Amino acid sequence: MIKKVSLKDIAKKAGVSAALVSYVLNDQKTDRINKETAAKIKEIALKLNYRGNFIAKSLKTRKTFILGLIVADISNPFFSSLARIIEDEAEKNGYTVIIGSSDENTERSKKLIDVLLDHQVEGFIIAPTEGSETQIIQLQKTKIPFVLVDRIFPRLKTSFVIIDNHQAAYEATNHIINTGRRRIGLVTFKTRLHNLTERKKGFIDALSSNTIGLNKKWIKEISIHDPEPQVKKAIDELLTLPSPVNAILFTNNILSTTGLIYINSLTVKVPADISIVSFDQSAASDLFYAPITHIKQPLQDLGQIATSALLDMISSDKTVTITLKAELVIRKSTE
Amino acid sequence: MIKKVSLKDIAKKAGVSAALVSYVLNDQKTDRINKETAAKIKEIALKLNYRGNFIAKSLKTRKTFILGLIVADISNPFFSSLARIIEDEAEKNGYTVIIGSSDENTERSKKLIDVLLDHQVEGFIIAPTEGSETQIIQLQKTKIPFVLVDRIFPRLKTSFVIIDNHQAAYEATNHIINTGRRRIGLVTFKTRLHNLTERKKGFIDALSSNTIGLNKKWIKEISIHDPEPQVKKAIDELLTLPSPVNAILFTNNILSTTGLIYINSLTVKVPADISIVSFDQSAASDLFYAPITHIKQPLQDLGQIATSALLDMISSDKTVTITLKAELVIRKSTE
DNA sequence: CTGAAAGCGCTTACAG
DNA sequence: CTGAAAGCGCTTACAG
Repeated sequence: MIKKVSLKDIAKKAGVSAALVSYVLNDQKTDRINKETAAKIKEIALKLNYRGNFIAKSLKTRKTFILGLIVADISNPFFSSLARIIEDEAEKNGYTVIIGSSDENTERSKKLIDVLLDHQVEGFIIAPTEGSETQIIQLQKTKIPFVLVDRIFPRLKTSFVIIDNHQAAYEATNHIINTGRRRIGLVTFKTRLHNLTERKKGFIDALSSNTIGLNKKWIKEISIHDPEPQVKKAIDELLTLPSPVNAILFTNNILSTTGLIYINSLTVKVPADISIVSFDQSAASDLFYAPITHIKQPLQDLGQIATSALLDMISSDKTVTITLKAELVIRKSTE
Repeated sequence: MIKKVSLKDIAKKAGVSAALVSYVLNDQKTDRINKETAAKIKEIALKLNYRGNFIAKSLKTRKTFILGLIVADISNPFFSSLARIIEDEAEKNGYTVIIGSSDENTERSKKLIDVLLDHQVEGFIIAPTEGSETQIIQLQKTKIPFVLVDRIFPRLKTSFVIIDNHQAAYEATNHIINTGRRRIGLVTFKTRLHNLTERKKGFIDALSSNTIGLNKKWIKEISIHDPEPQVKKAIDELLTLPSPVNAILFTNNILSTTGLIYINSLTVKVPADISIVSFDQSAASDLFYAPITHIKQPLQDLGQIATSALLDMISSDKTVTITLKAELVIRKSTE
């Protein structure tokens, strides 16, 4: 690092103590400091282009003004948009965010938590990966505040901000059924992640509410790694059942994007032969020849509320649990 | 912050000095430290779940192991993918990345540089926004190493890693011409950003190499804010010229995604009526009924080289300027 | 083989 | 109104 100008340098130049400079530059005790001295100090600081050393300050005050954000995959637009919202909200409050992407990998997630802990973040916002439950339990022991977003571990008592995934999937499925389709495929990830298991449950419950017997072959669970070939296979299978499905619900944007690209190359027509609903909007869902009916998550709220909840937790001790509603946006693909 | 266990705590428990603990935990002077003492110290550290305080360490060593990354828009897949690559590469070298998104806003960019400077980052990777040239000049004065990516200021002598934008646009335009089209529209941003002006030049130079007189109405410059309506208008105009264009080159993924969604809603057919080439791949370019011929930037190389160049600059003083080649991926849209 | 001491750049009670 | 001093949690030359 480069030698920079310090409090002492300013103090020397102004002929006062470092303490005084510190008070002036932090606008403290303004009432009992000589106005002229203060003005002189500020002027010198400006001229010397003084920038305080956060590191030193942090060491003393135990405040780093850094938040840690761990998302499951930063190259997924859902998470990169969320990251941007969180960054903005944090910045408004004088905080900086260190973003890490766990890439749905438990070890990376652990590594990231450790690195962020090392950097003395004041709190975490985490979209946890599958299998990271014990890491979260460990994190609780450190007493450092954190809030989970998008995904939670239902057995753990933590702060969180999520959407009502069951309700969203239920409503989406209901909508499909109301348009007269009763053979509905579900393309989802094979995971125990709470958000996706809830979506699956919502789907199943909607079928049963409408007295539709569930055909197990309608449910396609894709492994999270290299999903593309599996999605294609799943769609092929759904469309070649003895009674082929006439609707498909995708449980997230990765699956729907992959799926739509494939369906686009087939001869089946949307919505004539098959109607489609997806969680999350995407370029693909907008671009598809029949714009896709989708579940729109309140991303802005998700990010803002998670951030302000975390900030609250940092200053006062509490637990915040918030469940938001998603909105079903009906378009051509389910006409 | 929570009171955590410190070197001193371990030292007390082990009946040695903090200095010794420091040596042991950093694996220094291993040859002249009693093996058993060392083992005992390590054991205690483990039992107490000791995590060193980076802040304190940084203050002393002047190494924070933090890199600052400023991208123009983190919600753009180009930049979020780049961010992820840079993060990975940094992590391999024990560095953490603080990512900031300037959102193409000069003031935000300035704010971000200041915040990251405050946090004592050891170096920067920056995709600068238009108008941030003076900020970069200021940054140079701090002597903190940085490398520009994707975009540069040609008048400034800085380290950078970019692609040969002129060449890429030239090749793409040439390819269009070689398929027999000679009325080509260019949809680009209205900006003095070097990467885009180079793409425009490459386009123009390719026309002239092929003895095609440039019609000024072929060039559509879109303002960076709220581009959607302007892109639609631009396409409408290109298609209703007295001699309508029969090809369009989009100079980035935002423009092409917006453009493709619109073209998809029109009656013109790709590539029969109009052929299309775009910079950058996207879900839209894959999903379009005629997959889009595009210029594929070497993102992985861009990110990795920028990171390792920066790391080199941190340890030794030098300037690195690298220009990579992009690849033209030919698909249906220009058949 | 090990420890005492100084110092990184700040903040903050305390004294005057 | 202002300064001396202690201390945050480390590292590292130096001494023994």
